[in-house]
Amino acid sequence: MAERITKQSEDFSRWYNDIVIQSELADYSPVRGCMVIRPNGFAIWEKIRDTLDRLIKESGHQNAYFPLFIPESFFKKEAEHVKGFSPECAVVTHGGGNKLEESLMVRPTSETIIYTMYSKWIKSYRDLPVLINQWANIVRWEMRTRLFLRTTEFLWQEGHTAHATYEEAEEECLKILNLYSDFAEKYMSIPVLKGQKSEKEKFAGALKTYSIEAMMQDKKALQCGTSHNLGQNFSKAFNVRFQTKNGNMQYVWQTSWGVSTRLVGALIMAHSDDQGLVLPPRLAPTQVIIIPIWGEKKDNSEIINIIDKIKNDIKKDVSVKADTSEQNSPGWKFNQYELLGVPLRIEIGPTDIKNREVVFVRRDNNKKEKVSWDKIKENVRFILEDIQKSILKKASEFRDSNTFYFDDYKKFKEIMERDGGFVMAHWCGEKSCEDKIQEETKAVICTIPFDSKEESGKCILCGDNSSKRILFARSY
RNA sequence: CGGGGCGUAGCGCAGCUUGGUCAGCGCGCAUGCUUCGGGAGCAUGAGGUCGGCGGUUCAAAUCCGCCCGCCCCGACCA
Repeated sequence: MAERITKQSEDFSRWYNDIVIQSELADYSPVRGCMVIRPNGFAIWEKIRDTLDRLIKESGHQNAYFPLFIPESFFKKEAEHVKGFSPECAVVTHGGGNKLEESLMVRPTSETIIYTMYSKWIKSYRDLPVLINQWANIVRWEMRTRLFLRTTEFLWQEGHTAHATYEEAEEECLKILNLYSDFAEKYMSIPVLKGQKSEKEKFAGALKTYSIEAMMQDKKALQCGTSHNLGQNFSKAFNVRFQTKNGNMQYVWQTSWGVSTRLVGALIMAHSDDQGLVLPPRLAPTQVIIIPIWGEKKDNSEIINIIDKIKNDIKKDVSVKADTSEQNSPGWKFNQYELLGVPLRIEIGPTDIKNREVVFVRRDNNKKEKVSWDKIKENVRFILEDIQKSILKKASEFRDSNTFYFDDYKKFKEIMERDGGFVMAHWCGEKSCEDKIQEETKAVICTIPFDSKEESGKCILCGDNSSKRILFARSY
């Protein structure tokens, strides 16, 4: 617990791992590639999950639950899908001591099992739209894993909808993308770029994949959520049909979309520093920590009474805890709660009691401020909101100052090798250029951003015509 | 699956070259007292089949062989 965190500037990866381990968000498990999410980490995930769950329900969706196991044959029904996912599936071949007639895949995503059910449930245009979400664990046998960012098993939310028309499906898809992006900015304080994936990067089996992309403090991109317009690819493969008003049989138009425990990793890499976690107040399990400084008196009851009063006064508005344990020094506690990312610390000691005030210390900028007892409540609320906004602002400024508009491939290569960052450049749309750029710079097309202006330009590699700039970056 | 590194107390490590007071250190943990405005001090104490199996030897953490596991870099991959 008292170990030092590797400096972010020294080694970003190690810094990240140190934060996760030392703040007890997660631990390596005995199973390769799988992690244990510890109470501190799970509490953050619960805040993310509960908030998103509310937003998803408010936008008209219902939760349901489908099985963990999926018959192997289901996967083979959609050609692109099976090609994309087979290599990373865990397969159950035995059960109850016997070899199974048909192997079961542990779900790497649930399109195939859910749409098998949809084909049973959907008969008429009156059954549409179907708007279902599930919270689940899934397994992808990744070669290389990293805590929260890519683990063999992870937790996520996957929405699966079916609609009568292409337009409705497209609208749903974008609605969810906006929901994700609002969540990222308003709750996670992370600015994101919305856009569409290139053919190469899109989801296996989708017509189009949209995503939100964020910049981490090492200037690499992290995909924070995806929303797929599946078209009729799956409905044709799984025979999900409905009868229209005028009696025709038609395949439904579908979408699927998800975010995962990776968001916890995003939160860490976007805001945290060499002292530990920096959490946006809206997602911090504990928003305020009160720390007493005992002083010379033997009797601590006065100070404890005052702390209780403060706690009771603000606990309706914020989640507050006091650390009145006597075994650790104030200094130790300061460091401990900074490590855990508690946004606001309130210190109270003998001097403060004399003056009828307390000391506020912000986690995001370490600024100290004296606050009189009668002003605590309003100031807490104000400061937490201010922290929420300031870290978004800080992350936005960081991203903007590391986003470059290049027309010269040499500069592109240079920046990737030297500092990294987001490069907005023209691209002809050809996969061959995309591949070559990736090979030479390790940068991929993260997204073709919606808000990229129409402008005529030349592909940064081959010089062919292009109508807008797109986002290249090294990516997780 | 290729290249490199590592397995000794809960964690981090020293010891191995040259076999024999080498079962050790730091942190953490437990108990007690004194402390407390930025990671407290002292005292006492608990804790290890030295990754596993086999071999060499009077004697193996140390030398040899095989096996197992983990980490990093690549290949792979949302």
